[in-house]
Amino acid sequence: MNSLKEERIMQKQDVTIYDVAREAKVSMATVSRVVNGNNNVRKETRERVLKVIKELNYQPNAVAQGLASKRTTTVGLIVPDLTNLYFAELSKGIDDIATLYKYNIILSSVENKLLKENEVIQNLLNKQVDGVIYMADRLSDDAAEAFDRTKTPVVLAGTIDGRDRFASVNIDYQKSDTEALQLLLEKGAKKLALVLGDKDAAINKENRILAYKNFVKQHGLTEHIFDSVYTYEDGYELYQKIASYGIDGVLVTKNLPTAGLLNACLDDGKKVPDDLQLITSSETDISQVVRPGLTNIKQPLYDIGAVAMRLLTKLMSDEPLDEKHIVLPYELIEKGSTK
Amino acid sequence: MNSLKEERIMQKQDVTIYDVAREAKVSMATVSRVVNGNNNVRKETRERVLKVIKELNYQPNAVAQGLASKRTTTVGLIVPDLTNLYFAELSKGIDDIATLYKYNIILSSVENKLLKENEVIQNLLNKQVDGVIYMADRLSDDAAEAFDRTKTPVVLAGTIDGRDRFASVNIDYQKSDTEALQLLLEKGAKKLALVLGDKDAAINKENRILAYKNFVKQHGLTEHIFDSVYTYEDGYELYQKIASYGIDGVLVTKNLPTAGLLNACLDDGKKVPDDLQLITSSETDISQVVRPGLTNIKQPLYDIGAVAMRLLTKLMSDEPLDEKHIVLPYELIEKGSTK
DNA sequence: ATGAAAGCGCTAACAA
DNA sequence: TTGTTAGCGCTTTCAT
Repeated sequence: MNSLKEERIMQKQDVTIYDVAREAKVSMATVSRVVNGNNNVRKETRERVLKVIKELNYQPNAVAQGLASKRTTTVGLIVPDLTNLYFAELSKGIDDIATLYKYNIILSSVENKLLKENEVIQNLLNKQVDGVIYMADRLSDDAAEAFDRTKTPVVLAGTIDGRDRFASVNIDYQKSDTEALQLLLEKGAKKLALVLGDKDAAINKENRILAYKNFVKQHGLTEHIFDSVYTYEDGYELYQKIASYGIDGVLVTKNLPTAGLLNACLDDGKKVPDDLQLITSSETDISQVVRPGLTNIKQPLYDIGAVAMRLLTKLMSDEPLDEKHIVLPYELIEKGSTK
Repeated sequence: MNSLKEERIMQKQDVTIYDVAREAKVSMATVSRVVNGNNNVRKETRERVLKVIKELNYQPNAVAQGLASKRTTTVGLIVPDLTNLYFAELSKGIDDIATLYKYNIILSSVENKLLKENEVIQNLLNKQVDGVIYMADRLSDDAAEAFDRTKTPVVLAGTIDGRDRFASVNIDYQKSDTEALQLLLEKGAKKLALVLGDKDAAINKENRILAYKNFVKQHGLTEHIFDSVYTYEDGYELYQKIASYGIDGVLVTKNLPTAGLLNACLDDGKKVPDDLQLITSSETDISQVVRPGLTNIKQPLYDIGAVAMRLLTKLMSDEPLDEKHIVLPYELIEKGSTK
């Protein structure tokens, strides 16, 4: 006896396009035209239909529209972790532009999740998203193939793909990292380390690590790369190692571990930047609130997201792309964590 | 000549339930039963269908399912700002439980937006979401009425509704704030201030401000309430006022302004907690990385989100609710910003 | 246990 | 400019 349920479901949609058509004495097609802003409607007809729509408070059923038109005006967002401000900032840019172009966003987190990334993506595809913004570390071949098979446009935001499969928006990580390392050197650091999360993430493997290796080789320095450093605690604990190696200049790819390193150093009675200089690869609230502030590679995170979404709207309407890979400018912001 | 587009659209769905039915030599109805785990299918039939599904790599079209069944297995998330870690943490809890119950999340930010909240909600309703989690400050009457009319279940997470219209998950803000103020007093603070964002947000108006006013009255203190303090800079600038009033104990509802206040105080050559004691109303990365760390009301943000989503799943399947308003426990965590 | 058939609410040829 | 009519891919009675 689930009459309550029945009733709730039944009433979900009271007034349909058919009701409007009847009241306005036109066909469903005409109502549809009015709703979709099609110009092939006489002015008076349009106004009459509009009037009825308002009177009946008609709201189109987006699911039915989606089924009939094969366009759902939704895009999937694949993000590792929303509580990471890096992704939150990107998402904000994405969201704003999506809203501007009347797209809805279906959120899909892929980290420590019950579902594997492939399942998440398949689910998104089943929901018939018109496109996908991908922000995770590395796109599996399976996933790439699924996007391809379903002809679903994809744009990578703040992340790269090993191959040249999808459009992307990024900064030039090699250049920015080299510049950061250069700054450390100029500021007197003698032993430079690179601290990152997943060493196999495309962005690290093919940019940051390369840039670092080239740099140290070029300057006759020793390599110190520490990976799998994700959290504040990871950074805090890493300090011991850093200190024992006598490292005095570090480029850290994530904000939270940088803060951990910083605080561990201070707790050790040492000084930043006197004893240890730190640069972090993005600017978020974290890099701003700690003391001293973190010298950072200021990435235009919001813009990366916004541009990526704009790119996706073009792909979704089959507009030609000026460039497939967009590289946005960054700034090196000097704060108290470097001399 | 949009043959490219045509092709992309045409191929979006290659294999349908009809193809499976034909290949498995059963009716669409049977395939549907198998897909939906309906038990009224003979074991051999089920296996045959499953085999064909796998062979053809059939993926159900969720949009068509949604139209036919009137259930989209999507829920709307209404959140002020994802770059605020408070909401990001809540969202994470929501997302995990949503995933567990096979729901997708449509994200809707409502702040500094092109769309008004009502439009956002209407849009969500048009997309036929099965339910909504609301995290913004205050639900308009229009919005409440729209939810009601469409019989869309709503759960408030980390926020309250002036009236008793919707289910909710929160902590006891009056109790927690009183306890925080009490702590400040015990630690020797003489002049207590309350710093918050939107003074008209239900949660402030009906809980925090009340608790504060009662507390100061009870202790014969003077009221110092500062509102519209949202950002780090807002907090930083507020310090001058705080200092000029000789205030030495502050409860701040947001993390970022608390950090601003803290740093402004330090920059002023004063000491925290010696000259100024601070407590913030939630624990996020921000409260952890600053030095001294922020004494805070540790809210179980992840759990609030998770429980809210669980509650919503019950509402969506018309299960009875044990309690409409769930109050989760908090902890008062003492760190360096209080003595 | 299975199938036939009628929708779900809308869009988009195609005709007129 | 407008209407007719097939679908879109699936669920869900209702029979059998």
